[in-house]
Amino acid sequence: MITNKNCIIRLSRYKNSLHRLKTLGFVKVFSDNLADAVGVTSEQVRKDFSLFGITGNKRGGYTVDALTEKLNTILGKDRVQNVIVVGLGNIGTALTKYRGFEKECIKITAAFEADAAKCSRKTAVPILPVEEMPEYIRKNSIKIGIIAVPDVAAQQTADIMIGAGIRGILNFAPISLRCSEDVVINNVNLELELESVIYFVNTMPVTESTASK
Amino acid sequence: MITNKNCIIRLSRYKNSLHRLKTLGFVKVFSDNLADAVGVTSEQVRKDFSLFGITGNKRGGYTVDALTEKLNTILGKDRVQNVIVVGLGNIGTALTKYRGFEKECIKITAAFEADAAKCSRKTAVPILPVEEMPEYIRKNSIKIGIIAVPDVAAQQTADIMIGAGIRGILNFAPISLRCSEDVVINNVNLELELESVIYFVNTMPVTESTASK
DNA sequence: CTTTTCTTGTGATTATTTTCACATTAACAG
DNA sequence: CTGTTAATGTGAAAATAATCACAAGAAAAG
Repeated sequence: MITNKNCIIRLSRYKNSLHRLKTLGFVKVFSDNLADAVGVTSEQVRKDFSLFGITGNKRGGYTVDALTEKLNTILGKDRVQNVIVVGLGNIGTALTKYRGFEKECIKITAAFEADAAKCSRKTAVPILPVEEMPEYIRKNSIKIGIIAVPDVAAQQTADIMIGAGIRGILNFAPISLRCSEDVVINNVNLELELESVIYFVNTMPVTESTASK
Repeated sequence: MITNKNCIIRLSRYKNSLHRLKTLGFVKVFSDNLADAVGVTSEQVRKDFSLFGITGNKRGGYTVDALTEKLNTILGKDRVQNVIVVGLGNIGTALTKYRGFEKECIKITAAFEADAAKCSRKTAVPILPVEEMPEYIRKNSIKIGIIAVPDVAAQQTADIMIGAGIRGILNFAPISLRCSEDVVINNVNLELELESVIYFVNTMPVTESTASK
């Protein structure tokens, strides 16, 4: 089984690049094209494909449509993936309104919030009281959830989600969640991402091309 | 020079955990404590520290305050880091309002937007016309920028930023930016993060503990 | 003061990921 | 039909990262 997260992320990038190449009129692509678009080497592209049994034609490369379909199948984009969001602070709200998920077959079907004043069943994505979450997850067989609650509430939220049947979590709270091995947790920590940029900027030598003029 | 991004991210996590441990009353910590808090092994913690010349006491562990200070220095948190945001869609707006950066010594000093109707100098973080960005970057010696513009505008935005003196970019646009080696780019792609969760959830075997009851 | 205990720090080892190198083969040219 | 070219696909090698194993030394106990 493939356990390399980077590899999966690269597959997603290939798929996105393919979409762009198609709009540019490409019918066939070479591993070189995808490598350039994603910023890796062409060997890496082919190795990744080989891991998933994706093959092309010697000298002919890959057919854009066929490749797109294969990647979509691998990434589960051949059917809509229903996802819930918990916590409607700045980030939770932005995610709920975000249009970028639609075209990726990701549908946010409901948001949950502890503050009753923010709840409403009339918004495009219904905002429900957090107490209703377990029932909602069970009734709708939701498997994926996004945690955007304050850090003190994150572990408890995760426990409730997992107890109700959630199998994968995208966690925006800046703590590491504890759970059993069979639940996938992917942490997105915006402070950390920025801190890492800051570190490298402060550390990197100033070269000729970046020296202020 | 350390080039391992994961290692830097772990340092940030140690620092965050330390903060929590301190509020719990810890004065000294062992590598075990930090390892538990962050979800890595204690050897990893010590290896990471050793890379940065951080030492503790045999049998005595590390002093919380001294360790915090060392980590803060390494991560550039001993002074405020000024950052700008470009693009005020859902994500850019959320970031501009987000309170989580303050306590990390990260200050968003201005936001830039192409739509003049959204601009205002009276908001907590001024929202300025994007044309003013290069001058602002130069005048204020801004080194770090966040890109939250639509993907078609992202490369151009990056070029302008870098031309004006930006050295590190946190990029939320779902494309890979091209730039010279001496600019740090960190991509955050929410669709990709979710897709990776979806992949692993769809792929992982259902074990006893996750089987629906 | 001596022994025991506990934790650090790191060289050696193992595992993982990426890159290299090239055999293979489809397409095309002559 | 034959030779040349340009791509794939993949074992082997190299690079990178994580884990193991243990010597060393400080603290505590006796």
